[in-house]
Amino acid sequence: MLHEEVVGRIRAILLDGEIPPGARIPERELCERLEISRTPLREALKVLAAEGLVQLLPHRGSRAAKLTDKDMRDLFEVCQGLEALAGELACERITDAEIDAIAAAHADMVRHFHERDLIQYYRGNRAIHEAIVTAAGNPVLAGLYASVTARIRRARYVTPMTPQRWELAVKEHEAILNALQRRDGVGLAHILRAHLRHKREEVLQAGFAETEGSDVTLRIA
Amino acid sequence: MLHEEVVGRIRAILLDGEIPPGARIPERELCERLEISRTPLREALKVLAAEGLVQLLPHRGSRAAKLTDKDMRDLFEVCQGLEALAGELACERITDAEIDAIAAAHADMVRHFHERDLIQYYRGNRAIHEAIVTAAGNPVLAGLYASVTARIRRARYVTPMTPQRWELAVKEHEAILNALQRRDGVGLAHILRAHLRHKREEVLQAGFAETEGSDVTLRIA
DNA sequence: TTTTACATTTTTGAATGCAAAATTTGCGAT
DNA sequence: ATCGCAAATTTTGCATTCAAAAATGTAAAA
Repeated sequence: MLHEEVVGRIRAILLDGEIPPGARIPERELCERLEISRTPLREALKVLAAEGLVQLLPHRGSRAAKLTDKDMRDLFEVCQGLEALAGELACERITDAEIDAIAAAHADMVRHFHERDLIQYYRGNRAIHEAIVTAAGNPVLAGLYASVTARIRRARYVTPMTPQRWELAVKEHEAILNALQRRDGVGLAHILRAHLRHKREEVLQAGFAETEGSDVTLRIA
Repeated sequence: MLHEEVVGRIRAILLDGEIPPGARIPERELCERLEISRTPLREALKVLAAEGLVQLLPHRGSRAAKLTDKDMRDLFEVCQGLEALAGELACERITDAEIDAIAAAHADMVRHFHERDLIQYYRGNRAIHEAIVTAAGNPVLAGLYASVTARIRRARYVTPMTPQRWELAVKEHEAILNALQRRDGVGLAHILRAHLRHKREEVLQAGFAETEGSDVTLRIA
């Protein structure tokens, strides 16, 4: 198994929540499961720590990273900036074919909205945002976007949505598609920012904070 | 020596250009120099590869990453977005004391400009940009900014500058300070974007491309 | 003389082993 | 019964070792 594959599989385990935020990562068990020894596993954990998905505590092993409200806010803030940038760049570079593909994905998503199929809606939603980032034609940007969205994914695509919120989100997506078709970069950037700001409010209001009580024990001498 | 320290030291070696872009990274030598064994060294190299400073070629070792013109453009593009975002956030959150500190750093930098001390000028320049990012109060943003600037640092602070360019850069920095003092986030974002766009043009015109001919040999059967 | 096949050497990637550190366990004192 | 402390166990981090892959060198054939 290749190094990148090891990283990918552990990342998937973390994103699926199979190892919940804050939980210790059992080296021995993961080794057996992935059928590798500790050396490549530990290399992968260090990489994931650099990405922010894993927390390394010297001499105390590694844990799945836990996000505070502040972390979540910061991540959304950056995500807004990245998507806004991607939107602007995409408007300069996107091809007609790419726009058509996004329009199709949008139609699909709206259908899932009407069917009230949240899972499929989220899937389509994500595909659209990723397509915009891809259309920006900037692999560096795409990489950072992937790393930031990976960290907030659970929150972004798991939060329950009220019917009003959902409707607003769909309206915003109409505007997103419209701006893309008009290749209105500045407009698209604004809409994307607002869209993500609303999403962030949802997530934070839902109280997504992953800090369920510090497990640090204070010892007073 | 702690893991993070190993990563830091190798990063420094790469940023100093001690191992030039494209050059092979001699594992054995680095081990002796850092007085560590191959295991922690290789862990660090994997982390640096995830950061984009090192290229891992399966079964062929690691090389210091080489940047193409396209890479450089992409990095600057993202850097513009990150700094613009940082500028906007900084205007919302910066304290008077922080503004005063930046004003002082600015005055220093202008002095170095009049003294035609490019090294010190660059040092002050960098301190200002970093102070703005810090003032944004978003560690996630600061982390991404650090990673992106690390990759372009050699270009950004090594490119020779014409007197006109230099003068323009100083003027832009006046505007940056001014916008900060007025806490004009949108204005600051615009100035920072233009400032970096100019810097990018400089760097690309200087032909910084780090690709001195592919060393791939094509063999036709 | 050039090219190709093969053997040797070097280097990479991963498993194992070992010492240090932390956690857990067990026992005695209050 | 509970708290405190020390021994035992586990876990971590790194060095070493080992097998496989790639690079290098050599010699024979075209």
